[in-house]
Amino acid sequence: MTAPSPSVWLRPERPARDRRLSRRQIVGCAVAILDAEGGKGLSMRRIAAELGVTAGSLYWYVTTKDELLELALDEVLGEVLAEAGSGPRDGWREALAALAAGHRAMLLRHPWVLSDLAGRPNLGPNALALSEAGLAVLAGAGFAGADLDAALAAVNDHVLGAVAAETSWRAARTGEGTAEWAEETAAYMRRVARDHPLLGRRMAAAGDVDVERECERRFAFGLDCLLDGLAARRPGGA
Amino acid sequence: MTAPSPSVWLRPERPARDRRLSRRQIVGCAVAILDAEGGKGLSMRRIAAELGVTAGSLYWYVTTKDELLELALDEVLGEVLAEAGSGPRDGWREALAALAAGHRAMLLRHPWVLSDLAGRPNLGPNALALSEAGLAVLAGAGFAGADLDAALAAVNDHVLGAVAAETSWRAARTGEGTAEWAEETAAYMRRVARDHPLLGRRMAAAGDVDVERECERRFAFGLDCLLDGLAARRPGGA
DNA sequence: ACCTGAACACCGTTCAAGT
DNA sequence: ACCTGAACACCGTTCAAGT
Repeated sequence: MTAPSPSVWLRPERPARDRRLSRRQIVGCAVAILDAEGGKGLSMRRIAAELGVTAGSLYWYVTTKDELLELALDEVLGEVLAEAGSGPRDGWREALAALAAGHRAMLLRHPWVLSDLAGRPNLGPNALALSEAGLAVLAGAGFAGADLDAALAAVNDHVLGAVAAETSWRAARTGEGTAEWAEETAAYMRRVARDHPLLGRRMAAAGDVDVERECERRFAFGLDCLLDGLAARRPGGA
Repeated sequence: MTAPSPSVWLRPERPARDRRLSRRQIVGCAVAILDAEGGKGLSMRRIAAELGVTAGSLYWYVTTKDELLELALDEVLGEVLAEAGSGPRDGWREALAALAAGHRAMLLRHPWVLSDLAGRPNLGPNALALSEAGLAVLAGAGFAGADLDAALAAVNDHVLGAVAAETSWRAARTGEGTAEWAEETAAYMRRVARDHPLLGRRMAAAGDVDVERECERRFAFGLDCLLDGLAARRPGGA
């Protein structure tokens, strides 16, 4: 009759006695597999095998695979504040930019987070701490009320969207090398250039570019635009 | 020896003779299932059953489930330009905002796109047409070269990120009603408020708010910030 | 309390064989 | 050319039974 709790975070880990496993261990293993092989490589059976155990036993520690993903997500979210260092910065712009950069770096290390996170509410302790840090910076800058939420959301949105685009681009680049690829693509690209002149020019230009540097440039460009807009709306003025 | 083509779009549909199915039909069915039940509800066997056919026969039209998702993604991307109307707008800001609003509306209708799209390069005709439209607006506003790319990317990033956050919030709201939920959550929320004062205040305030309206407010807030920043960087000046 | 082993109800994909 | 039917190698999850 009673439905299960909607989130892992509302239900503490069970008390221990003579366990061979732990949530920490299972989550760590899951993150390692996700990093190495992406979401498609992760299965309960695979994790169990890696830990020298049967698949069924994992369900003693975790009620569902989905719940395990929630835990994995919060695990890597913890890296952002850990490495950014919570030391105070010169100004709110710099502090916010540092937070955003750390967030981006984490997402690039763990690209599976992007699809994992989509549509999933996120109440883990590390997610909360990260939000609090962002709110603290923006509150210090003078934002309050609904604008405080919206300002933080805008920055987070940019980070998320930018990394999503970035990983797509990177994915497109790999496997570009093969001869047959070039041949099959050439005709398609000619049609694209004919029907979409602006896009054609931009794609031609994209061929020569260093993806790494260009992604960073775009990230900074969008973030600067956003921060300019925030600065203009800052209650404190100037 | 020869690897399969990296994308559906580089390989045209096979010539027909006496088919009972078509790509259009299959993709349409897939989109309907995804809209109704999300990514977890979609299986090749399910689509086949819906079309009165065996699972294996789908592979005559589509080489892989992943490829089918690529097709589904471009299908719904087509809705954006179709409904936004390509009629010219008063200014570049309004035109860009209209495009972004249409994009957001489509993503809200088909939330599965967010996880589908993550990390997947996207060369479908509708994706290309949508990019061209965005580039045309920004080129008309005076942007060129790498800044043109970065400006469009910034707007798209905001749309993507904002809708991702929005769907998470909506998901968290559903199932909030149950009595046990309230009870279990209360204790956790008290701890959150204690450890994260700013966040605690914002969460308390979020309880009273109309999610629909607040999401639109945040979307507009972030977009306006961005457009302000773009305006300041516009080569044409003023 | 914790784990095994086996089972249930699914998957995506392949491929002979039919028409 | 197009589709069926059956198979292969997987899934997540449950649950009696062991220790």
